[in-house]
Amino acid sequence: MNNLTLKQMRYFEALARHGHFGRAADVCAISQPALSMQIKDLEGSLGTALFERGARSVRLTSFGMEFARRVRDILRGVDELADLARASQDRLVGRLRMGVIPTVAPYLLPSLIADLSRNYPDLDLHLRETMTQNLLNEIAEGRLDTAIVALPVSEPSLSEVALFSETFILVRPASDANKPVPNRETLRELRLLLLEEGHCFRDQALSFCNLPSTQPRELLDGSSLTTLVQMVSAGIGVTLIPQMAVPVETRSARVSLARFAAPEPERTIGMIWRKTSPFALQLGQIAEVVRQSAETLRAQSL
Amino acid sequence: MNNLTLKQMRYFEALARHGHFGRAADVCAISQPALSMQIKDLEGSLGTALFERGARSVRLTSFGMEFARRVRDILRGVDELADLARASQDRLVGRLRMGVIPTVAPYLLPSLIADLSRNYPDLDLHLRETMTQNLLNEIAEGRLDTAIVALPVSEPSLSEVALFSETFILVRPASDANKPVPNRETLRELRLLLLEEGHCFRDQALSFCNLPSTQPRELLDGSSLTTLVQMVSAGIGVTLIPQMAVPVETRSARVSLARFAAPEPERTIGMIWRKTSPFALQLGQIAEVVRQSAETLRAQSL
DNA sequence: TCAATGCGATAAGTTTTTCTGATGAATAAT
DNA sequence: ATTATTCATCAGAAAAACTTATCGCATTGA
Repeated sequence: MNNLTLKQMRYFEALARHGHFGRAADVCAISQPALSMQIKDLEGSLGTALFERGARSVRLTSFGMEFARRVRDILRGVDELADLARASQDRLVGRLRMGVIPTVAPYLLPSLIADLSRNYPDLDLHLRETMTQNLLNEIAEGRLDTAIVALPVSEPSLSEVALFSETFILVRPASDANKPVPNRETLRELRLLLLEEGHCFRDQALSFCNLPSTQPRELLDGSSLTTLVQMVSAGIGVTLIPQMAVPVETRSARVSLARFAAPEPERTIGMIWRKTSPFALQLGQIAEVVRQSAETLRAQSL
Repeated sequence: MNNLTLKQMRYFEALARHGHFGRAADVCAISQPALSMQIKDLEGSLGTALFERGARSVRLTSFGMEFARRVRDILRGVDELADLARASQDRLVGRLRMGVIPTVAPYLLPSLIADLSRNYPDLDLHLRETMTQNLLNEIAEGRLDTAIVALPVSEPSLSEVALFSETFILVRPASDANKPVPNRETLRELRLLLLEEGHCFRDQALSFCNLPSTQPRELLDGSSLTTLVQMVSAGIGVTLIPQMAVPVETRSARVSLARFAAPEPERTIGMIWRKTSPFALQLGQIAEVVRQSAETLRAQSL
């Protein structure tokens, strides 16, 4: 009766995710009939249907949904077992899947990758750049081991350590160079260009000006800091960028930079991971490497 | 790389539990070489030893310990999957493993079993009578689905519902019938007979007298309420028994009964189960049956 | 000291499970 | 009507897992 197998669960999970036997079979690197049979066996030994086979669609039954939720938990636990074994080998080797938010990645990664491969030559580093919410989901699902995001995250299931803090720098058209630096109130009168919805840096900037992040804005949103700075240099408005982005983003743009009067706006960048991660110890070491990498970067840019 | 199987985990768990290949193989209903091979494969694919094979002993390595902890979680999750499938069949059928504390079981079970089989004819009811602490462990390990114990239990991972409350009745030798009923202070002067260590009813009685449960007592302990009542009828001392036990225990014993003055001592009996149990819904219904069963029992004994 | 015993590993052969490739049946798109 | 797409089925092949028999090693008891 109770011969569920992990193989069946993996196949099931793939099918649930893709809703397509052929596609799922490819992902599992088996033939489509093999997957069909395993799913059938699985449903047979459960005594219930997991999928509703429409003519051109495969959808989970309501029971299948709950089943999928639990299966994912189990598979995550199993994958962590394998990781745990590797981690117990005292040295971190093998795959490390790290996510980084877009307003950090372009500036930190070049030197970070170099530093990590120097310190962990056997590390197979997988990187992914996306916004905080996606990173959190992927960490929870066990599809990432760790991520570099703006703190605080305040997820009780995650460990977080601070890496460094950086101030926000005001970017204005070159012609504004001699105008007085606005404060958080007068900044609101200017045409402030921001990243599009979902970027934490957008919310931080808005919160510095005491503006609600939900309020509809008629202002132009950019999809990257590079775009924003280009827009500023074209005289369209002003923007904020994090300190770390300054060297890269203002290298070729004709803009003027200014720091705010104290208290300057700033954000703290940190690293997070699942508390239950078997890498917990090693991730602490990794964090130290990241911290030094960022430190070196900052020293160079001064 | 990642072809751990549930079979290997089940075998591993059995071996970890028994520390003996032959014994574990028996439990798994396979031959000893089959188990040896699977364990070897498992260790091979993890790249680490799980067991330390001594000359006449098989012990977990420290890594094996952590591994075992996680494997048990996973296996519990998998077993719950199968349960979930059954539970989704809207009606509760199949095995239900229920534990009951010894100071409730003998009085409640006869009618409860009858009522349950009437309401759930397809239910395969497994019962186990032991003390609260054991019940809690076995529930946590997934070896029991539910238990009937004295509340509160206050385990955040468990759901608890109250079933009924019952007062404690004073049992004295027949010759004491006309003496005044003692209160919680004067009760301490008497020779109070109690159940042995570990019974929650013992602690409740002691707490009623404001006595610490750890304090060494020179009094005689009994292993069942029946024994205690027999001792009372022999004139050795006095004791307390829960209301529900009165009809059965005093049927053939020459003792006198008395209720305490208000506030009477009492306990609340309830049912508990893992919040994550796939039966959660059905267990609620079961609890209702138990409640009615106890209600009927009480009505009859008046 | 020397067999006897208990226990886990190994080996060879068999059974069971799982997979592939070919094909069928049903439905939707052209 | 025809073709394309997609999941199910079938037969044979490949892989995995199991069983029985046996080995080697260490401890035990005479």
